[in-house]
Amino acid sequence: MADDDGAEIAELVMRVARTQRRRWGDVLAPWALSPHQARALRVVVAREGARLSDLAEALHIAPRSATEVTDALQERGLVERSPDPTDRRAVLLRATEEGRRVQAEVDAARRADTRDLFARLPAADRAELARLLRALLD
Amino acid sequence: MADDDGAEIAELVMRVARTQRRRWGDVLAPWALSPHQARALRVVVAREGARLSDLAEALHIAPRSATEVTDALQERGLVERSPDPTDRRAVLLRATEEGRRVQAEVDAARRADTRDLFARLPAADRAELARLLRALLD
DNA sequence: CCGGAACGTGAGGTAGCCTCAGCAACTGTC
DNA sequence: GACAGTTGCTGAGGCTACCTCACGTTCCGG
Repeated sequence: MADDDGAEIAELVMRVARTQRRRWGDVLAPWALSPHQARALRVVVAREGARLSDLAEALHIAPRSATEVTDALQERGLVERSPDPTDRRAVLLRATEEGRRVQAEVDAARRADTRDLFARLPAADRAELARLLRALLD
Repeated sequence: MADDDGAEIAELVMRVARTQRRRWGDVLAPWALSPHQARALRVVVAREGARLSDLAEALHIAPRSATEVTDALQERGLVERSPDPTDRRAVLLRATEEGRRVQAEVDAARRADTRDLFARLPAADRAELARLLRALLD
């Protein structure tokens, strides 16, 4: 390990992340949602009545891009736009009944998948891994 | 931590990966290369005389997409196309002098950056982290 | 020597981003 | 209370990194 200047760990982290991303995409397939859309739906369900600009901020995307995800979710009948009664420029987002249902299902599926992935590690190792990763992030 | 079913680790991994990706992009900025182009350049330098289809395979992209990265790198004067003397359908890729120089510089910069990032962890912790991540990947 | 496979690329498409311009509505100032 | 400046959303249009499909060229096995 004398030659280890972090390059190997860097690659391992990327590999694990890639694995997670792939699995996450697979998990979402039954609902025909992209990871992007799932994230947006999650935000809308969590913050019922959020503005479109709130969504943009939560997802770290430009307001214009929030319009796009919202269009997609609305087209699928998962969220609805409604006028903000306190500001007629603004648009409030609410999840539909279906949207809430889908979000709950997706969430459960993701949770189960994540549990499966990390079940390969004994609890002590999981705790240690979490500690090390946290240390890396300050 | 009784509620930890892996969700927290999953997020930490993604956060670290995101950090790495961001830093990698920043490192590349001085050369105005995208991560994608840098990866392609790396392959071409490593396998002098690779075919375009080899590049596609190495990057896990469609052959058509390899044409595109190659176009970009060629336009920047970093790689050259030459006809394969043994197969007139094929195109061989060679890095230019400049391409090799840029690749070496980028590689050094990335190495230094990775070292910096992981220097926050003592060597023992780095080894442990590597072990845990490897275990996760089988 | 000929039919099928392989190579690279033009044409055209998608997702997820962006900026910029514009309209409508709000707000602070005088 | 008018009005300049700001804010909220979205149309138009653009980019990157992918893709598939079709095509012309070339290669190769029988």
